[in-house]
Amino acid sequence: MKRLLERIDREILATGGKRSRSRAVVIDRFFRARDHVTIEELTRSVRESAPGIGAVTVYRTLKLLERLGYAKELDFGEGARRYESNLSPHHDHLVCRQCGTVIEFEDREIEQLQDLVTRRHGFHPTAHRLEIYGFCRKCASGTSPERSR
Amino acid sequence: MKRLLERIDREILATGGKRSRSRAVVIDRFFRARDHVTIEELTRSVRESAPGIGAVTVYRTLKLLERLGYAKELDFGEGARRYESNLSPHHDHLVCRQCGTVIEFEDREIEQLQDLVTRRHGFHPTAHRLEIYGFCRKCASGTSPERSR
DNA sequence: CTGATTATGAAATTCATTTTCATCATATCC
DNA sequence: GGATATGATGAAAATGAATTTCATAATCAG
Repeated sequence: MKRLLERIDREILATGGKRSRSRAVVIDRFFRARDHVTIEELTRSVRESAPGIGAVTVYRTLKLLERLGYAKELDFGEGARRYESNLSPHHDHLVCRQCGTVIEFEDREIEQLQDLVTRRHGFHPTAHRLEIYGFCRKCASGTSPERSR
Repeated sequence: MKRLLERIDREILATGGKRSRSRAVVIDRFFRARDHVTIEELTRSVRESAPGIGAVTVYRTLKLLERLGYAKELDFGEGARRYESNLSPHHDHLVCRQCGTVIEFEDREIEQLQDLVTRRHGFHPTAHRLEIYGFCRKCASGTSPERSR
């Protein structure tokens, strides 16, 4: 973890940036956070250890991490973006419409078929997003719904 | 086409709504439009035949069509939503990052694998979205980029 | 037709995100 | 170590899509 932060700092320096205390806090909190955080959630978390930090800095830092390839923007259609770290390997998402739970999955076969389709259209793919929306086991089984977003 | 509009009008009446001239224009233009229109594009089109119609009405009408199952919201991460009609069968999208071209495709195999994954997680799916981003044949081949959005 | 209710458009509002700008912090050069 | 240039920060303002409000107009039911 410390290693990672140092590496990112070095990359920032190498691209003409400067280090900063606030940003270090944001990055640290981001990598420790549960997956798929919103800016708002992350800002709250950041302020636990550094109350003065503004949401703008969180926005900017996540844009930065995205540019460097450490974060990925997600949009589950909730009105606000979410971010996840790019440290874990590629995966897609199952999103429960009732309780908001997000399950990650990875399927080599689907990926391969996607490549095929893409090539068939002369397309050169750079990224894709696959989200399946529905109801998770708990919510589908008529059990009382959990937390709702 | 006329049939379709009449059918929609009947459904609106049946659910406690009223017919309206403005809405008829919006709906007509929507079904005639190229796929994947933004509200702004559609509003422009609508105003060709009825200059007085406000964007708000276009927003409202598309929400209505979505509720009735005739339209589908899309989000290619451009900042503004797009809508497509639900008349053609289900399909997914290849989106060119350079020129904005959207190619539609349909792949039974991918759909089946998605079902499998979903079931494996005890999930009850209601919808999914698969978008592959990249560069279309023209843009990938280094040819001069086309219109860019 | 009359009354009741929905639809409309303009303007105001909301809300996430971005930009601006004066100030602060960090790196660099001496 | 200090001066200086430049990047980073936070507060407030700006932006922009989408939604809500509200007074007025259109449409439906009896």
